[in-house]
Amino acid sequence: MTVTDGRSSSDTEKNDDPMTGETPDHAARVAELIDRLGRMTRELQYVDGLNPAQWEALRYLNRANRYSRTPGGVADFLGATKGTISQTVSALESKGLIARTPSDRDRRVCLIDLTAEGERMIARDPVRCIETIVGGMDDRTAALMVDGLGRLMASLQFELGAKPFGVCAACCRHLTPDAGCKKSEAVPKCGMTGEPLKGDAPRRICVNYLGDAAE
Amino acid sequence: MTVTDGRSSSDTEKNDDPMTGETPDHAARVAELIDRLGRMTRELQYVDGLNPAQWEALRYLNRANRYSRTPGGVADFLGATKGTISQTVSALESKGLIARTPSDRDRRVCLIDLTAEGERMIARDPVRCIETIVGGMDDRTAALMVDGLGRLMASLQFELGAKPFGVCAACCRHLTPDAGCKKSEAVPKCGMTGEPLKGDAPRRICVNYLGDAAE
DNA sequence: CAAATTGGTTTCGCCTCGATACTTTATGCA
DNA sequence: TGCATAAAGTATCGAGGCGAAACCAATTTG
Repeated sequence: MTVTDGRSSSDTEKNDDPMTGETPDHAARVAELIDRLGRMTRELQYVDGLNPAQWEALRYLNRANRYSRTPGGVADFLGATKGTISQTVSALESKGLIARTPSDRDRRVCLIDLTAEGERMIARDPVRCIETIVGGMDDRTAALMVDGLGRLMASLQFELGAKPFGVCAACCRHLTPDAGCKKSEAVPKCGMTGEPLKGDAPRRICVNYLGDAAE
Repeated sequence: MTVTDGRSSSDTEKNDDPMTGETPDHAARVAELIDRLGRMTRELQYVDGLNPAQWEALRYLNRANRYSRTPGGVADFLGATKGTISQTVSALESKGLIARTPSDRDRRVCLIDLTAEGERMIARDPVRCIETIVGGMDDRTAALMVDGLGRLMASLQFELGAKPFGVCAACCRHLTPDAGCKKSEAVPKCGMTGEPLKGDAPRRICVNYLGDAAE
């Protein structure tokens, strides 16, 4: 297999380019790689009759908790308008991958669930291939990447003024508000809705997520 | 600032989730982060009257060596059709950011150069903000990210059957073919065209790039 | 109870992008 | 040399994604 786009793995050990003696600009290369990987990932997702936006919506719907699986939730998460998402959701529904049911708590909102077909589809998620590639790397590198990319994303969406998302279990200030985060005992409750979170709910993406900063 | 999307930096030190005791799936998180970062990066690039494709083309044209700065080169690099790229290039030209000049070596091809305006534009590249964010991280993390992302990209474009690109100085088998790569003495020559590479040419992106693997 | 807000949908139009056809120049083969 | 084929680029067409704005229904607020 060809090693592409410049440096091979071993090159990262030494800190300067043998050709020029200058130290490589890691930051610039990361930016470039993110950019190109984004493009490739996008391309990767034109498959199985879905487009990237539909895949992303489906992925989100598969990972979000019940109160976050709404068109509005998808719109916030994906940073798109509601109109656009409405179309995306309609497309997914017409393909039989999701089901809309009106909420009886608030008749305006509609809850979305994946159908069995949808589950089957998500199992063939094309970005899964990234997962397997990364899975082949050593754990230390993977962990560092998660760290770096996570911070990058946090900074970016702060910069863009995007609404931060997260899983309740991570560090949500709404979660069991009196005791703070990371209580492993007792059944956790969302401090916003007061609802107990059972099953894997605290590990799902929540639209009401709040970070650990002091507002 | 809110720490978003799950784990904060310090969480990567320990290997299991305090909430569940399970070990986090780095690979899955990297895949998700790449996906979302790609989306945000894309959004980031709707600025200054250009769209993401135009920014990417401009970026490529700014970094490619002379023989690679053609519509076809851009098409290969971006993985788009020539028709599409023709429009992108026309758009960039009509905005005064690039200039097309027909090659006298082969009258079919046209060479592209950035205008002064184009240089000025590239200086305001919106993905530059990724660069500054990464620049604020410790060097070790950044280096590991370059390594991991680079390998990820190599695997991906192999998988997609995309044409690999790279800078001559990195590991091109065309470069000074008898002595192999990484000769720091003498003026390097491209083994394909036989042309001496002067100035920063060996550090520019080349369409004829070949990796270091045995075919 | 009226006014304002919020969740969603519909409609419209712009714009991107791929497919196809076409032009021009190079190259290969007899 | 001459004809066929290939390759680089361009022009045109059409599908589809997406945002903007108008709209509807339900809820909240004063």
